[in-house]
Amino acid sequence: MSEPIEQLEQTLKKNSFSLTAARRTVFLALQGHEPQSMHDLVVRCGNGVDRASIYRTIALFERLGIVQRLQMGWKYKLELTGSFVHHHHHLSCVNCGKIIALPEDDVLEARLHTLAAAKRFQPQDHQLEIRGLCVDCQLGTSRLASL
Amino acid sequence: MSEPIEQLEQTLKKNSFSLTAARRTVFLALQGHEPQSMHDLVVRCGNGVDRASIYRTIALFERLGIVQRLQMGWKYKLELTGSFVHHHHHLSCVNCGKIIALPEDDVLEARLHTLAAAKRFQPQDHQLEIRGLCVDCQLGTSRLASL
DNA sequence: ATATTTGCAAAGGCTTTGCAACCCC
DNA sequence: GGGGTTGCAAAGCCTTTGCAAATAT
Repeated sequence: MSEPIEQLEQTLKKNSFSLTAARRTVFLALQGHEPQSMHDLVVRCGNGVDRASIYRTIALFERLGIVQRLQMGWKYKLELTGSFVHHHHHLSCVNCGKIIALPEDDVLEARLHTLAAAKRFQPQDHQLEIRGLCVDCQLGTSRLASL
Repeated sequence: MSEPIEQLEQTLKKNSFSLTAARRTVFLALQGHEPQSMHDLVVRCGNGVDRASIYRTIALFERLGIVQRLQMGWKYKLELTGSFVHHHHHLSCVNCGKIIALPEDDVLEARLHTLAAAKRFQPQDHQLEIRGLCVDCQLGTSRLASL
């Protein structure tokens, strides 16, 4: 069967890593949640798993293409790849920090595949961030929000 | 005239900020250089400008659309917007960390403009990162590089 | 048995902040 | 003069690392 956890184990085994309790906990903490910060994840995993192990696990998952980090303005968040609807494309206001999600766009996706293929690159995921001013911040000629 | 420095001053003035010695130094340190890390920048500015001021200046410049940060895998680099050829689009290997630049692509650029416009967003710059495995890392069925 | 993985604790790095002194308009 | 800025020093994250104990194959 293709239970997410089994897929995880397969991916790990294929690369000579084992599915340990800590890794399972991290995986479950990621599953079914919106992209979360490292801090959220540490809290969600509870006292059972050490912070260092979570960092190590995320680093490993990321390299195996199980997890991806999304840049949200200055910070980043983590989520499982290929799960639910992705919001990898967003507009980020450099003034107020607002994040606006963009809908999936086939034209865009197709182009990205073409570009990666041209370099013989095997894409796992991607993310696009357009920075600028949101409607609200375009108006004020006033001073920017506090430093 | 439109000397870069004058443009800088205009942009600052327009938002009620002044062109101070520290800001000028940071601006000049950014000018004519490849995207650099915060650390590079601190070094390049020398002892004349405090680290904290550089951070504050970059934060300000970024919000004014003078500077942008490029995500390079896990790290980021800084560069002036609109200067020389941009490498905002790249492939990033999740295993070995290699960064491969993508050439500018008109189809892509046009699409981005369309998407931003749909949200009445005023784009300043953008960046795209496609993560996956580079040719070299696709080969080995072996264990990934050291943790 | 052997190699991998974890927890703990400490070190490291990067970034932010409070505040008094200083500079610009 | 008065608000905007800076330097300094210290505090605050966030992340990484060494190592012995625990665990997986």
